[in-house]
Amino acid sequence: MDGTPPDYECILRDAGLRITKPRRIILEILSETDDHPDAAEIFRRAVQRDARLSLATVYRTMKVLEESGAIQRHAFGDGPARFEQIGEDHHDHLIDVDTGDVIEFTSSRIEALQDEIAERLGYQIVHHKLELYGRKLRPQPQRRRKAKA
Amino acid sequence: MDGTPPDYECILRDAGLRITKPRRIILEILSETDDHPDAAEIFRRAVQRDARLSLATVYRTMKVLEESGAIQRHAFGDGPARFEQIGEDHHDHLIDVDTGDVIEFTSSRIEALQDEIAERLGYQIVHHKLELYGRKLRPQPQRRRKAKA
DNA sequence: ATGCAAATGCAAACCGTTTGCAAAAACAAT
DNA sequence: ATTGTTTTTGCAAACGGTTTGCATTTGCAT
Repeated sequence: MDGTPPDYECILRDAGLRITKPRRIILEILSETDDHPDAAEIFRRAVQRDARLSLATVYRTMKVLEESGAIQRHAFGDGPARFEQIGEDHHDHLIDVDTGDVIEFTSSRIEALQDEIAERLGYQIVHHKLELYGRKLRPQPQRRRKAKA
Repeated sequence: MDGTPPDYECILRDAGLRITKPRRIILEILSETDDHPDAAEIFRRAVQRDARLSLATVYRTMKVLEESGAIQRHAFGDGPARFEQIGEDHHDHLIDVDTGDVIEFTSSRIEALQDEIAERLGYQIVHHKLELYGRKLRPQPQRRRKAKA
């Protein structure tokens, strides 16, 4: 499409995987979004770019990408797995219990505490999951009370 | 943990549920264990006490107990849901990635940080999930290196 | 082009969990 | 205890998300 070489191809190549149309499409989708789509959603978006792509391929690709460290799988609440590409930054998630929206955040202080705790228990952390499930608190109680309930 | 009469009956009564044999058995099992069994495991243990109990009942009971706030459901990693009865203390979990063992811990400092972060993002925490996935670090590297094997 | 391994699509299998339904059990009233 | 009413149960079938067997297509090195 353009001139700049996209690096999802590198991702695949580095993982010793073949560069196929389905994989390219899926990686494109992942790199274009900043939300956390599940397999069905990725499939929906992917089919628009190549109608004969299958859900099974989405799942297979997600697995393979996860194993090669290109993406991360999440299991928020109980629903289907949701995915995001991995950036340099590690972050945790705040999930809006009402809307399902996901807000990313980081806290090096929490990370540090985690390491400390694990070590104290005789463990080394492989990975961790911190999810805050919250509800929007009504905007600024310090505003003038006139402005509608 | 003590000698006082078990109050699983109260739990049911308080929740407006009927006291049935299956429910009593399941609550017994839950209150006797300190691990985090999944539905199948609870079923296995329950069948030994009443052979005609069904897995569906286990699931239904777990749901009902969760809704009434008597137990808590966890989804460690990707496997089946695992349950534990709710005590007064809130705690988080460190999961041994090799064995599946679960170690409970608490950290008020982390809790405080979580509240702080959520508030900064304009949210109020409804609940949260902190799971550390770790591997046992080989015991005390500061011992004499002679031992081994 | 050619050949071979890897990847795909399809449909069927899978696993944990839920559900419809008729039979059984709990509780309340007698 | 005997009812009557409602909840709960067991079974088996359905479910939703995910995986898999297999024949076909594709990528890619030759």
